[in-house]
Amino acid sequence: MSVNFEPLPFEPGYRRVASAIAARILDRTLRHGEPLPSELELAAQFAVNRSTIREALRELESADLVARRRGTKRMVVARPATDQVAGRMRHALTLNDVTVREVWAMLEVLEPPAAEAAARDRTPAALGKIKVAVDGYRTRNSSAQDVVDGVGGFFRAVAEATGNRVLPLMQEPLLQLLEAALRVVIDEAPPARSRIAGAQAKILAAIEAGDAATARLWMVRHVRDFRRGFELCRIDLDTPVPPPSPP
Amino acid sequence: MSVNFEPLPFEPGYRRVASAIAARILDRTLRHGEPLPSELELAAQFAVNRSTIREALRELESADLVARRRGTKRMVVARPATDQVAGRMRHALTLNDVTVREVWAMLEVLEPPAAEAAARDRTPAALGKIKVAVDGYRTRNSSAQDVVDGVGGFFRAVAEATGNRVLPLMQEPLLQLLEAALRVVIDEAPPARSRIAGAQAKILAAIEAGDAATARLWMVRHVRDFRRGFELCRIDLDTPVPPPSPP
DNA sequence: ATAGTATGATTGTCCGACAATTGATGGGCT
DNA sequence: AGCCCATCAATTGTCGGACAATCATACTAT
Repeated sequence: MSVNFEPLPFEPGYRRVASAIAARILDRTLRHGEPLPSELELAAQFAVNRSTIREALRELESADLVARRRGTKRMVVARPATDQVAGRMRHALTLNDVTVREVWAMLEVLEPPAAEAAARDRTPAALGKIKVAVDGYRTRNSSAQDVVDGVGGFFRAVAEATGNRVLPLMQEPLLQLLEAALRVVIDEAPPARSRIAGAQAKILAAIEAGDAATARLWMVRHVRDFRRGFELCRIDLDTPVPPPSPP
Repeated sequence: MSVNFEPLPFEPGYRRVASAIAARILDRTLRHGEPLPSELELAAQFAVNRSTIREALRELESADLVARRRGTKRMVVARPATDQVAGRMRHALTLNDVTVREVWAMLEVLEPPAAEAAARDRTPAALGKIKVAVDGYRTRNSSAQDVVDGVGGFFRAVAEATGNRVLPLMQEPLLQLLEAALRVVIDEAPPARSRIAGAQAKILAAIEAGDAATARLWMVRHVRDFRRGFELCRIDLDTPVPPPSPP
């Protein structure tokens, strides 16, 4: 019987430094908003070169564990924001050739319960945000960009109204992909704009009335409508979601 | 009426380099598994110093767009794996003080449709993996770690059986948080082990039989059981999920 | 008090260097 | 010929130092 040894994991210095700092952030020793020591000071504390510290900082920066306030030098401890994390996940999804159908299927799972929960747990402030989103879309939906923004804004407002902070994070990458797919087809389906506005109004009314069942029902229809839109445009649902456009 | 100017965005070199390489990866110019040029060559191509290239590489590495095969030097283009992306999102969730209740609510949303879809779209291979997971848990559930692994493995196998590649990615951060919470309480609730095994068996049988309704029903009970477990242990569901334990 | 200025600290970038490790080359052996 | 091993160039990880540009602060003049 031979004893099997795992290969000793060699971790380069920049990674050990990054892990050490990340651990301090995650266990709240370094708190949100707190400024990090300067690079030279960190280099002295860890007894490594400043270059090593800088490579570690780039890693933490990419993970959104540290950030820099606009127009300032010192880095501060950051709390990863929704869109940042979603960007990572969107990369993963596009590189795995996820299809429009898969994204849509997840929306079909997430959104009806979200509407239901929003109708139950809405607050006046959250309800106001949904109203703003619905009104904004109704008054401004001429360009494709307007439609994409309006659709995303409505879903985001509903998700926020649930009070569950996990939902916006899970939803965000899906919305980013939906927006990318929507941008391509929105001008091919003229009646889509008004159907969207109608569904949003119905859902808003149900949420305002606290009618969870109706909110869910109309959200089911609303999500299904996106699929129908793609089908009407003869878009194969099994094509991969389009890669991010270079802005 | 004052004209508002956006601040001129200054992007440091390492970020521009990272963005340029990332764009090439996302538009498939650089394909999965392809080796990157050496740091010196990249420095020559971008006309910047090697230090700048290295900082950019750390950023890409942290985003899992490039990686290094173990025991090798050259970096290769990578496809972000589920657990890597999930780690980022888990950081975001813990730093936002997400509660056990919120995580559980998302599981309640995701898992029943997952079981339903698995019963519809299962393949023999995927079904086999679920069987392995269920058998593995039934035969090895003595330590808390065994239970945690078994629970996670079951959910992962079911999610994979749906054929939707988005689901495992969305589910993974939730599972990691569930596992963290479960590790704390599993030894306080002796009957939980057998209840979990029973539910897994029912769900497996329903998926094997293609009975979507029953699969969903038992998954609802299964997920609800976790909540009951926490309540029985007098765990306040509104406590934040525990931070990652330093292994 | 406000505007302008001087001063020091900090970051972004560059250059050069070196040990350790890896990939490749080529020679020797069967 | 094919295989194994020694040698060597290439590459990475890390270090030290350097400098311009920018930010923070204290100080000064109006």
